[in-house]
Amino acid sequence: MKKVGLKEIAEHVGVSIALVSYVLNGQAEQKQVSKDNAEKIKKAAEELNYRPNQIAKSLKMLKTQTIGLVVADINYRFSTGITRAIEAEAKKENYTVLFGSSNESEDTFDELVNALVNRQVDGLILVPTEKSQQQIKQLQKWGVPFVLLDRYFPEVQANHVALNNYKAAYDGTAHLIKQGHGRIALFNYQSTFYHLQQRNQGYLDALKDHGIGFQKHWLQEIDNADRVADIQHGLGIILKHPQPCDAAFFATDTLAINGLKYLNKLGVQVPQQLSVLSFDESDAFELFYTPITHLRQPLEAMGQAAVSMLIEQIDHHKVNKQLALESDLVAGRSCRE
Amino acid sequence: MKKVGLKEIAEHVGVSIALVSYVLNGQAEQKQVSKDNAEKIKKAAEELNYRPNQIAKSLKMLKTQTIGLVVADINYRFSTGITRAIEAEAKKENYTVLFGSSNESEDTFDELVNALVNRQVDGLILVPTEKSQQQIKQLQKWGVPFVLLDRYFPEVQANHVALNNYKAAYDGTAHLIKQGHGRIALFNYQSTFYHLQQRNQGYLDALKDHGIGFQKHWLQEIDNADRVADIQHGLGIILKHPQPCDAAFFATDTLAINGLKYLNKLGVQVPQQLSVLSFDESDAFELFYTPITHLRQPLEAMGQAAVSMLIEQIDHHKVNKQLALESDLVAGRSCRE
DNA sequence: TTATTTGCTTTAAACGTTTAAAGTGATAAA
DNA sequence: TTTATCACTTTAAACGTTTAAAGCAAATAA
Repeated sequence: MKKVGLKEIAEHVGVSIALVSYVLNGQAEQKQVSKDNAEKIKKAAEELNYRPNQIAKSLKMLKTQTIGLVVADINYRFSTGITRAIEAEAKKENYTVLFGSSNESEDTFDELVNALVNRQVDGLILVPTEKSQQQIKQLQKWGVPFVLLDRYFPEVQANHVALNNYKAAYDGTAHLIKQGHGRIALFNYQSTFYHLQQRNQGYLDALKDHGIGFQKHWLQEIDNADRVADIQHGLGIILKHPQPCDAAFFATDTLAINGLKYLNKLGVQVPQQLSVLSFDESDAFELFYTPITHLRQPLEAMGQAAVSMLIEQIDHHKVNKQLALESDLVAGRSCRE
Repeated sequence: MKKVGLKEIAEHVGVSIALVSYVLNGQAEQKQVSKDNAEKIKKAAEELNYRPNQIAKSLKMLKTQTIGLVVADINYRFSTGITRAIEAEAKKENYTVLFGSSNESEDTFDELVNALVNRQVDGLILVPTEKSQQQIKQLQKWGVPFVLLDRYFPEVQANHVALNNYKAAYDGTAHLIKQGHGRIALFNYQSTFYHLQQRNQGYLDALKDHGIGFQKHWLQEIDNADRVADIQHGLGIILKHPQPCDAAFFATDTLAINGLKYLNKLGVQVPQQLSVLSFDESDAFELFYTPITHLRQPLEAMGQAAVSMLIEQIDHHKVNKQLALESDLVAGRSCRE
């Protein structure tokens, strides 16, 4: 089955390639193609099962109708939710999504971005890894349209859409305080990510604003490489302290899941012995014997916003927008009243 | 920042485009390019920050070094695991993955496949939806290399890699029987999928081979559209029956998660009142108060096998291979001994 | 001296499209 | 009759690469 292109159709009908192109691109009457030929061409295209070669089209048009997406790790619930939202929105706008997962590796991130740029994507949606500032700046120099998603760097002025992390953490902490918790631990990754630091800040400010004196061991910073051990160690500390914490606030779903596994192993009752609040969502939160109260990120909205911001950039070039969305507090029963 | 192509480098160095192409493709000595020019060209490419235009390259080479992947639903644990494995393997082989999620819709599946073919992917890895046989046959007619993953159609002779579903279900059931369960329910989707029917068959044969008389209400067929209600209804039946079931075997993770949520709501103790065994894996299985025993699919191996089978097909064309992999039984504590 | 080889470089066509510009024959207007 | 207009069609260049083939000096052989 040799491939059929415009040429084959043209030969079959007995007209020029140009005419075929016009008709098949819906420019039939604009270019005043005779009804007769238009008809024949369409029929032939159908019969011969013509598939336009998008590669050739892209080359000529200098436009691929493709968006590159790099997520941090395809196994995160966040990534799949956002990917799905982006795919759906992109499709509406007639774009295809080329996709890659950096697995939180800076090198992989760089490779992926390069591969996508070489493939002439029209723009990129990026969940950057740590230390990827250089690559981001490079993109700006090259003039490649992109928008950062979820994570961003305050020192790099770029378009982004993210959660209002400060407010989410502040509100989450305030929620716990209002429920009567006085010793609230925060489990967060030890990282240079601004969005995670904002979560710390929101937590700390909420404590302060409510007159609660923060104690240093309440903030447990987890090394991602050793997370299982670190979380266990951290939970040990906040539980065995002379004045044990009465609530644990997890800054991500992955932290919470690991934490809950260990709490199960210890036989610690949630929320009787410890209230639990987490960022993000997870199937596991619903299946835990006590559904976990969590701060849900609006993945749909984030994905949509990222796509439309990107397309605006692709079409009209200069755009300068930073979007911070609000989280929802989804009440489970994991916080003692 | 206007873009730099071979032309710009050629002008900059003062040689022809061909020479630049040779050098940058590592054919310098094969084509006997002078060391001097080779040097200058490499330097210029570096300085000018040359990015090869893969689109142009693909057009000329009639090869895109791209694999199209269509999964059933990006939110499935299976999909992310397999996607990750495929991406990693493809990268090793110097391929990029173009990715889409059909969301179990036949129309979306067709659209995605068409879009990928139009983009001239070198081959496809497909997790087909129900009723996609026609599209599959079409691909065969077009001579597009592809391999089916996870699901396949016995009436369509095509390359595939999948689990040995019959054996997995048979072994799972036998495991429950050996632990002393005598009334085992199977929850499976009501579907035309052969791989799911194989799970039924394995279950039924295991019962028979162990001298257990199957009772009709043990097999609960769930309509995916109404799954929440159907599962609740099904669990009601097997639990309230005069001779209630002592074990529930879920044919997929999604079924199990829904089932466990409802068991939680009912206050049914696992495994004291009901043992639970499931296909697939899930974070939720570990977090449930009783870790759920499950049949783990070898996602890594499946992804790798699919990629290498596909590449073999792309390179050498005629291949005819069907691969059935074995599952692992991961013991939790959800089956009463 | 002329022919051949060697070492290096350029030319030009091709991949499958798009599209501005030019071409053509018929009919209408001058 | 000449010219203009109309209705349609074709030509040909371009997008950025790859690569077979041809080209060209200088060196070597005859």
